[in-house]
Amino acid sequence: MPDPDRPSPAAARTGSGSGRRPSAAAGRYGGRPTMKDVAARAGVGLKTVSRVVNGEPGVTADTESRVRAAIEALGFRRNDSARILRKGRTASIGLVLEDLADPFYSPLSRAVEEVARANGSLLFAGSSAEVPAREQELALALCARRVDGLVIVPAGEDHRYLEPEMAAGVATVFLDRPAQRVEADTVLTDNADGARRAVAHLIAHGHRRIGFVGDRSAIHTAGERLRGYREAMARAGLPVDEAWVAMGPTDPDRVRAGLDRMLSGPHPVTAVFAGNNRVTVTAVRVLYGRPGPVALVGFDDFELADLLRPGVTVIAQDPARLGRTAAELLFRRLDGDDSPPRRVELAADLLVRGSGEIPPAG
Amino acid sequence: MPDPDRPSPAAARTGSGSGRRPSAAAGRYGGRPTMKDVAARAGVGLKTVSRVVNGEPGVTADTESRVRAAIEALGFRRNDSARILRKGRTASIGLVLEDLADPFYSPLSRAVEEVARANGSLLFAGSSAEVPAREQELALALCARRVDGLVIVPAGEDHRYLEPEMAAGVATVFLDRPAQRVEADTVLTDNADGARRAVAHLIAHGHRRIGFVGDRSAIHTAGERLRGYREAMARAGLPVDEAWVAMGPTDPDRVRAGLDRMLSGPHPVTAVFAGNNRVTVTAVRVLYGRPGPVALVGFDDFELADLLRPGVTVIAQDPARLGRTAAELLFRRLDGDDSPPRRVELAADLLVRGSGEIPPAG
DNA sequence: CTGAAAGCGCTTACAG
DNA sequence: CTGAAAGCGCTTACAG
Repeated sequence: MPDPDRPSPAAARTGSGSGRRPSAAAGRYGGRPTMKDVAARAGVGLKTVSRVVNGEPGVTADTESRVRAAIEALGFRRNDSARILRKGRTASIGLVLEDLADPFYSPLSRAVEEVARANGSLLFAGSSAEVPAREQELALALCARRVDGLVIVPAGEDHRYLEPEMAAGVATVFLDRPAQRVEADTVLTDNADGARRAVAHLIAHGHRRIGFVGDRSAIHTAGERLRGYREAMARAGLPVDEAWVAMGPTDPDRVRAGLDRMLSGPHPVTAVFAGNNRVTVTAVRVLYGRPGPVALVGFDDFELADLLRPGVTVIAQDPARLGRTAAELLFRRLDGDDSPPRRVELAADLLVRGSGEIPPAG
Repeated sequence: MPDPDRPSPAAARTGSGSGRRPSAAAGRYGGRPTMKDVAARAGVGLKTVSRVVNGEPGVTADTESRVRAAIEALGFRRNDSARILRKGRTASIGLVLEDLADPFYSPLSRAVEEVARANGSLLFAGSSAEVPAREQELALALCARRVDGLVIVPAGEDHRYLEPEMAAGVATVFLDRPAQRVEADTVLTDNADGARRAVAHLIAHGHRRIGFVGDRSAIHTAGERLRGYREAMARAGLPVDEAWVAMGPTDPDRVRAGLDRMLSGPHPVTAVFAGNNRVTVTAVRVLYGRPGPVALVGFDDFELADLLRPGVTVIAQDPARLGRTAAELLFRRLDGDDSPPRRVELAADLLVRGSGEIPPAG
């Protein structure tokens, strides 16, 4: 949790400006000059300084130039934190996601940032590391800072903790995964549909034994993609051997073990559907090193997927579009849109590149 | 610039809590309860509420439970913005970099975030898009919010605008590229050394005509890598034909044009040194599609570089380590370290994978 | 153990 | 056109 208690390194500096009480002001914000200091130096009232700083009308050219000179001489910069306290709007939003470094989430972050910028807001960003307690801690810390809104890729499965915040006016949009146990705006990809199409594509290329390596089942997107996998198999009248399904963490060792399992045994799969970008990368490492060709379709696109041999066929989400859509919805709420919570589902695109068109071995 | 002037969607809500003047409080922060409301409800003084909220000693169990009940009933959450105004430390830092979505910068962001978190700080993140005016606007907006510190990957070439902020106590660490026209802590990779080793590696493999495709010369890292390239060539007694050097924006078309130029003409290069991750990716697309093999070493590692055929030999920086180092230095400053500005240079690693060991054609 | 007063640096509402 | 007073929601310094 944020802890503003530690002393500032600038605490030793002496206060600057005229008419200040050093005992109270010394070191605070590095002893920065305030509007009061500017007013004293320019020989005007506080409100006049405020008018000049904020470009409000009703100040004579002469007065204004005296104030500007004082601002310049003192190196004054308005303290927006104080301004915010009085105005009630912080002009900042928070973004909580799984991992800022993940190639799926980083374009999404950038998109949210761009929309925030276009709307005059600053962005707090933080990673939950897929730990529900961390998501909650971050989201609530952001609310305590009174962000105007929150874009959140949930890690947890119960978001009732946000209800008081939302009721108090914090605009909240859930992204990539839906809110749970709370009504809220949600923007996500149609994961089940994407998965169905991925698996149907493999079936169309002759596969009957298809494996699925997904993220932990508790993660909504993982569950949805698993559902899509099962539905596509069922629609084609194909049975699913549970040895072909490997849900769990996306670290390479776990993924590798899951693949080994479904590729050995009496009924090895001839094709693999990889449930997200992390899984696909490991699957490429495993499958491309094997003698017998195994077909592969991945969920999520990734850089250079087209340059591998064969190129990797994927169901591509558009992370930037997801981020943009969520942030735009957020600012529409901040602009007064109080219609019922919306759920926006974006379609994913099948990108055919080679790995998904490999025919079954034998 | 942030604009907190727009009305809040919650502005229509009526104020809650007892003893508040609706005309002033209605809608502010969504009409959230304040310590004053909690105090009134619990029948205690403001300071007692503050003590309970902050876990300060000297409150009887009975008083405390009355206060806690009021907090619970009202859904009170301390307004950290107000707290910060009084305490002088915001427990937030700012990160300004080129592009949050860039695979080089996103692990760096995550690393800065982790260190901030470990030090109880929240992180503001923003992209300069390599536009100096935007870097300055962002950095100053962050200073106006009174962030405790700033980690900045500069886009501009003159950082004197930050001098008053630094003097006022904003701890500032420049990352990836040095500060210009101002003394400040800097953490970066030894770019010239990395470039020298990349080019020496190609020379050791028999190349004499080596091209360099770099970012815009105005960017410090690009200039340093160009210098390393020239030094390695000079040390080996090799001439540099200026047609082999292509500096400029890293969009694919420009990179492609630069490559075409150095690969055609009377003295085509037999090897290419790509100046950063964006350039390398395009270089791979161009070179791997050509009939005659051309050797390639890239600056910056990237995912799946080892899975391409041949694998891409690179000079790998460690973006997470860069970010961590910078953020740790920042917090050391905030903890009172006032030694002279430091310059930390991290070495880059040569990762041999195949593309850099292709012998010269012919 | 408890609380009233003053203040953080601004803006608001109002009066001249 | 200009400014003194009050207040945003907290914490500090001090007094009981």
